[in-house]
Amino acid sequence: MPRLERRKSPVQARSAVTIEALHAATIQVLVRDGLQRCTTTRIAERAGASVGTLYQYYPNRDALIAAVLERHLSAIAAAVGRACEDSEDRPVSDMASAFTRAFVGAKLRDVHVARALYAVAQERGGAEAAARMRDRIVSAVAKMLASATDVRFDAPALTATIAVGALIGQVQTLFCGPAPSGFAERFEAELVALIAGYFCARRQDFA
Amino acid sequence: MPRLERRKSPVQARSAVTIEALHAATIQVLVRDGLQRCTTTRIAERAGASVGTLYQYYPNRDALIAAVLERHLSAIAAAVGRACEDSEDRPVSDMASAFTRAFVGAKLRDVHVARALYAVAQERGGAEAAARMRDRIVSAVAKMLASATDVRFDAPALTATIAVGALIGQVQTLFCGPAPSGFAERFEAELVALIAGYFCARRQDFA
Amino acid sequence: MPRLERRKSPVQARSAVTIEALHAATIQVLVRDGLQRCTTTRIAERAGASVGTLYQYYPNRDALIAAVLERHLSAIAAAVGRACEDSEDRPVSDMASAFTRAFVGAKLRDVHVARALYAVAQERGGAEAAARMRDRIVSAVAKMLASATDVRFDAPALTATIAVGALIGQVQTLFCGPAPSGFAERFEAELVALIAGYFCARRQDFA
Amino acid sequence: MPRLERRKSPVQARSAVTIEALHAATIQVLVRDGLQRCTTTRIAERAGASVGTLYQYYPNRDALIAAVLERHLSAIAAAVGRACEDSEDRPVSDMASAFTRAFVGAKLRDVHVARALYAVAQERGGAEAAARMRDRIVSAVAKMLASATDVRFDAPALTATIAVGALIGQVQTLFCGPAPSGFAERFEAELVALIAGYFCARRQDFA
DNA sequence: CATGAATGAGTCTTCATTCAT
DNA sequence: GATGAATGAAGACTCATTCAT
Repeated sequence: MPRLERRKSPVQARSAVTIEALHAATIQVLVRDGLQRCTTTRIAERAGASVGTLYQYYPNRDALIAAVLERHLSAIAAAVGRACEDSEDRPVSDMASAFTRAFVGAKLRDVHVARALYAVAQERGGAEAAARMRDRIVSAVAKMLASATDVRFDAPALTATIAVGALIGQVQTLFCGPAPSGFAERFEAELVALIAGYFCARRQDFA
Repeated sequence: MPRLERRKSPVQARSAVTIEALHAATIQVLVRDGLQRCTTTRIAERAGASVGTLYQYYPNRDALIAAVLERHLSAIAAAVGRACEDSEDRPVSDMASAFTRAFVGAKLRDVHVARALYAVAQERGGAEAAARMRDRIVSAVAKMLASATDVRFDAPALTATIAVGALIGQVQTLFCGPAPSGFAERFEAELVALIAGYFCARRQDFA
Repeated sequence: MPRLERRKSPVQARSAVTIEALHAATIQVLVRDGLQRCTTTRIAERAGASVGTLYQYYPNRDALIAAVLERHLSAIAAAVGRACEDSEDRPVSDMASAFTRAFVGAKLRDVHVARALYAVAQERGGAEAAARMRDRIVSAVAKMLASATDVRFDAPALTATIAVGALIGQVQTLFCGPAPSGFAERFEAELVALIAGYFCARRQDFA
Repeated sequence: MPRLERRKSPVQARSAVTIEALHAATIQVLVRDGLQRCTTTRIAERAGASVGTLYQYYPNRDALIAAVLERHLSAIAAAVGRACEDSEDRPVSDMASAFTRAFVGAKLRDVHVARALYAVAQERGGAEAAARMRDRIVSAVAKMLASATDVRFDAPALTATIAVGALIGQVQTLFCGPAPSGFAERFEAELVALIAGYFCARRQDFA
């Protein structure tokens, strides 16, 4: 079972540049050619480096791809997490709106990247990263829900899990071909309605 | 660009048996070894046939895998479609419940298969099949919604799309590690609430 | 820790031919280029086959080379073993002569092969094979010694081990450059004297 | 065909220290990882230097390894040579004993090093070094034999060659797995008997 | 029709060697 | 002098696909 950690930390300045180039190249190749055709040779070539250089920093191909996925998911989790914190101690309708907009904004900023990383999330190392990020987001949402001023949730964790799942599914919708006309415009509003509706349905009104 | 159609039709009974064995073997290997290690040799071996035989029926590996995915998705679309038809001309709450239960029942009947086919849906040929099935389901749901007795929808197609997406996202939730305690039991009920809540939120009451 | 066994047994006739060709090619490349440069590509090329074919029968390069070594050593062990059996229940001088001549005859039949396989015997899988063959020969010699009609040995196994070692060392002598003039002619006679002298020195005369 | 000489001489004290560290590191890596995995990077790392520094002193990897082998063999040849000189003009039994004990003492002082260098002696540059050292030892033994006070040898060089070969073979015995019980204790005594017996058998008594 | 041996392009990965800093 | 990042040729191994039997 091969490890996935980075091989060495950059001592000289040019190392950082190289690593950055490798990340960018990986995403580009992933977007252009798909996971199967995302080979070390292509990545290196695209990054303007040699395969040898790639292996100076990552023990194997999977480790590099996992790192890229990790970073992508991490950014999303961070953005959503921040939005949730900012919305604690507010009414649920605000929460639904803030959470949904943060998720959509972060995830759909670059749909092509999300799409390319989609398949990765099921490969070795990817599933773990994906699960970890889900958990981070679910926790943040649950914590936010528990702090709602107007409503009380019976099972915030469960409600958060379902809500996150409902949004994640929309990502797939987006890159599974062309959407019905007028879709893009009303998309975010619809999702807010979806989440808000669900939150309200799960509330246990204060006595 | 290689074709994906089947090579010859199973005119003889023997052929049908072989094709069936190949399909079953493909799923088993996919579940056991993952997409990357799902090789023609392994599939043939598992099916009790030879590689040569495999190539008698499918022009290449991708065609076989695409066929398996197609059939899986088709079964789900059919089940959901049936449920939608059966629920036409009923109140929305019935619709939400029937649709949700049909989807969950069909998709989660064998989670391990769903999981194995997850990555496939992003590979060559897979995305198209997935999109096609989505459309079938979305259409069925939209048609159902348009026939609601108590409510009228402004944009049934959009509403259906969002609803389907919301359910699809839950699949990922399921195989992304262990769910919170009590999750499985309340899962279906929660989803019904999610969908019903959304449908209600989108309704335009009759004057 | 990779396995070393053969991958599949030949079902069709041509397989046997291929395997034979691979063995022969391996020895040739080993002799010509040395262990380090004995690559799968070169072996396959020399055998008139493709790398793929090589891997149909051997799980990895080491397994193939080990198989070749094994066969070589096995032939020698068999020849020496036969000579030892034929010399049981005879006087020691006969034993020394028969054993020595059998060993030299078998090992030096093809010095270049022996030389090529020399380094192999220290690599992964090689050491075990070499040790196993040593043991077979030592056992045969010990059994022979124990049956001597004119002498009795205190520790036949120990004596056999030393004697075998003494002969093995001569192999290295042979391919470590040119021998002194007149060496080749008197070589075998000298070795018989070496072994005979040692056997006599270790005898415990009957009372 | 690359050269094997050293690149610069250690004029400064610092250089001598570095070279010493490189030698020690090479042996350690050789023992720990084997010839194949004995890479310049590992050697340098183990020596606490950088690859660049390694190449300041040796033109290439083979040159370094050859130097280490050379030194190892040289030490053995020197020890045996000294013992032979000290035993000139003595009876053969003394010679057999002194020669054997010197060889065994020198070679088996560190069996693991001997074992690690075993494979090296067959690689490029190694065979020559090994042959050279053999010759040095054979010459010393032959000279010693020629000076025996009680016996006269017909062909001292031939006799010496065989004797040296007989001892060298024992080395392989030692690291080819576990020896029979009681082996280690009686080992040296047996070898003395082997050599002494041979010397006596080759003597031509004075008239 | 079925078989499975053969193929070889294409992957990942290593490592001796160089050279800018 | 020392360093270590970069290089890229070369090696092991896989697997979709073909075709003689």
